[in-house]
Amino acid sequence: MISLKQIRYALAVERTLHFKKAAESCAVSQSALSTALSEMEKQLGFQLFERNNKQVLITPLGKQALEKAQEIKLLMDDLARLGESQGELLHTTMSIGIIPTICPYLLPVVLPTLQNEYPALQLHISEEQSHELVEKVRNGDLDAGILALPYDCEGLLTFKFWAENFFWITHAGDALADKPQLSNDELDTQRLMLLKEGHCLKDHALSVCHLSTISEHHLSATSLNTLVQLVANGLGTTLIPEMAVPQLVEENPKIAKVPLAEPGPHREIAFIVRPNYPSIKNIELLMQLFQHELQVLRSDSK
Amino acid sequence: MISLKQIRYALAVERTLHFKKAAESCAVSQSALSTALSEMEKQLGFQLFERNNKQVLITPLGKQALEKAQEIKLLMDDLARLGESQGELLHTTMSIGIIPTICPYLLPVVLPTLQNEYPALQLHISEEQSHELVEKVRNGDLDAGILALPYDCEGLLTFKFWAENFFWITHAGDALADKPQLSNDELDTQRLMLLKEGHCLKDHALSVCHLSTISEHHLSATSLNTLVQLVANGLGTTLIPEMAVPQLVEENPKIAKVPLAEPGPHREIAFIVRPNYPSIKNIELLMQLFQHELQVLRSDSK
DNA sequence: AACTGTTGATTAAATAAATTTATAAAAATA
DNA sequence: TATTTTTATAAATTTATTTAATCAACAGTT
Repeated sequence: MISLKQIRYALAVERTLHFKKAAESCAVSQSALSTALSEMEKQLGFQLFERNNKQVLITPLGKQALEKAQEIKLLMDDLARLGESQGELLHTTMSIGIIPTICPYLLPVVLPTLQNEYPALQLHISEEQSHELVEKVRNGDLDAGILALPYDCEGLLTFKFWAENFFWITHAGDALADKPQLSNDELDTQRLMLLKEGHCLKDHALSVCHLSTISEHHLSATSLNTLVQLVANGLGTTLIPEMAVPQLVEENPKIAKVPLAEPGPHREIAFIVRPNYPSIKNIELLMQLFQHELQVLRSDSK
Repeated sequence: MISLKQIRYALAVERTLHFKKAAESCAVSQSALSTALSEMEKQLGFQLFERNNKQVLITPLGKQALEKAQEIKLLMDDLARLGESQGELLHTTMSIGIIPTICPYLLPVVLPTLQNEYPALQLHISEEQSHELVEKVRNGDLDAGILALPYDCEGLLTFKFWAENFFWITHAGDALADKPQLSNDELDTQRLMLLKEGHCLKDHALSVCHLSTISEHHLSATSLNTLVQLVANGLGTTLIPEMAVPQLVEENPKIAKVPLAEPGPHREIAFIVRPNYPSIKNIELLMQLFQHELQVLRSDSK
C-alpha cells in the first residue's frame, strides 16, 4: 500500500531532481528515501524516475503520478488545517504572497497592528508577480495572495478589499506640477516610465492611459522606488498608486504628484484563495483588518 | 503526521458507525483502530467522532474532515491504478454497476466472450438504479456504470455505445398482437404496466408515450421479468427494450411483441466514468466489445 | 442487586518495519 | 590513477505497530 511518506519523498525528488537534496529537504537519510521510492515504484508497477549517477529524469507516467501525488498532498494539508477553522482566529502560520507594487506599501500599514493584536499569527510574506501568485495559491504553496485586479484568477476566490487611483509623478520644477489634475491628453505627451514586463501595474497604468503598448521611448524599471528616483532626477515621469504616495512622494521634496482626470478607481486590490482553503475565516478577518488600516491611512493623509 | 492508515480507519468508522465492525472491515484489531483514531484526532486538534458505549456520532467538523479523507482515498486509488494504464488492457479488477433493466440482458451477451478473450479480467458486477450508480461512480466505489440516457450524469464522462427501441408486449391472443406496429393512440388505450418508481425505464417508457405520469390504474412491478409474467397471464401489457426480447419474449409462446410507431431510438445506453479515472482505455475497450456483441445479437435475431 | 453482554479505551509483550550508518558501485573529473 | 559525486545496498539499531488480554462504563435482564 502506497504511503504518504512515499508521496512526500517523490514530490521532493520532483522538486529537486536530486535524491540527496530531496532526502535533506525531507530530513531523512538518502538511503531511506531511495528505498522508499524503489518500493513505491514496485507498488505502482512503473518507474517514477529515471536515474543514473549524473541526473534524475521524470518518466512520462511518473509525471502523471506526481500530479496525483501533488493533489493528495494538497488535500492532506487542507485536512491538517481543518482544526484551525474552529480554533482562535489568526492563531496559526500563514504564507501569503503579495505583488511587488503592493507589498512594500501595504506591509508597514498593516504589520504593526497585526503583530500587536494577533501575536500568535506567524506570517510568511513573499513578494511575487501575479502569475506566480496565482500558480502558488492554486497548488497550495501559498495560503493566499494579494494582487491587483483585473487579473485572470479563474478557479480561485477573489475578495476585493481596496480600490485606489494612480497619481502622476513628476519632478518638483515641472510646469505641470501644480495643476489640480492632469488630463489624458496631457498624460500622453509625457515621457512616461513604467515597470518592466511582467508587472501588472504596467498593464493597469497603460489601461488608465487607454494604451495597449508602451512606446520604446519609455524607460522601464523593476521597482516603483527606482522609477521615483529617476523622476526626482528629471529623467521622466511616472504613475504610482495611492498607497505608495506616503513612502515615495511625501518624504521627497524633489517630486510632485498630480491627480489624474481619468475617473477611477484605477486599480482594485484583492485577496485570492483556493475555494477549498480550510480556514477562509482567517482570510476574511485579515482582509477586514487590511481594509481598516488602509482607510485610516487614507483619512490621515487628507 | 496524519497517515493513510488513519484515513482508512476513519472512513471505515464513518461507514459502519461502529468501532468493532470498522476494525473488522479493515482487518485489524479494535484496539489498533481505536488508538489510531485517537491519535488522528489529537493530530487534527478536534474530535472526528463522538463516541460512548451506545453509539458513535460524527461531529460537524468530523464530517468535513471525512469528506476530505474520502477525496484523498479516491486519489490514492487512482494513483495505485495508474500502472494499469500502461499494462495489458483488461488485465485487472474492475467494479461495474449496471441498472436492472440492462444488467440481466447484457451480461449473457457479453460475459462469455469477455471471459474467453480476457481471462485475467476480474469483473465485479452489481445491479443498481441510476441514482446509486452515479453516486458510486462519482465517489469511486465503482469504476464505471452502465445506464440509460437521458439521465443527469453531470461531472462524469458518458460514452454512448448502444441505442434501441422498445416493443409493446401483450398476450398471444390479443387482437392487436399481429399488427405490424402500434400507434401512440393505440398505446394510450392499453392497460400499460411499468416498473416501480426509481427505475429509469419507467420514465423513458413514459417519455416514449409522451406522458409525464402514469395513471393509478397501471400496475407496477420491480422487474421486467415479473411484468412479462403478468402480461403472459393476460393482466395487462407492457413495454420492454429490444435487448430483453430474446430472453423474455422469444422463448415464451404466450406473449407477442409489436414494434412501436413512435420513432426511435427510445433509449440510449452509455458507460459513465469519472473524468479522472486512470485507465479510461479499459473502459473504452469494454465499450467497443459490448457494442460489438450487441450488434451480433441484433443481426442474429433478424 | 447482581449478572451478562455490549461498547470503546488501555496496557505490555511480541512482531514488523523503517531508519541510520557504513559501504559499494559506477561514472565523471582532476 | 586518485578523487569526487552520484544512487543503491546491507546489517544493526531504533521506532512503530499489532496483538491479546484486560479494564471501565453502561444498558438490559434476571
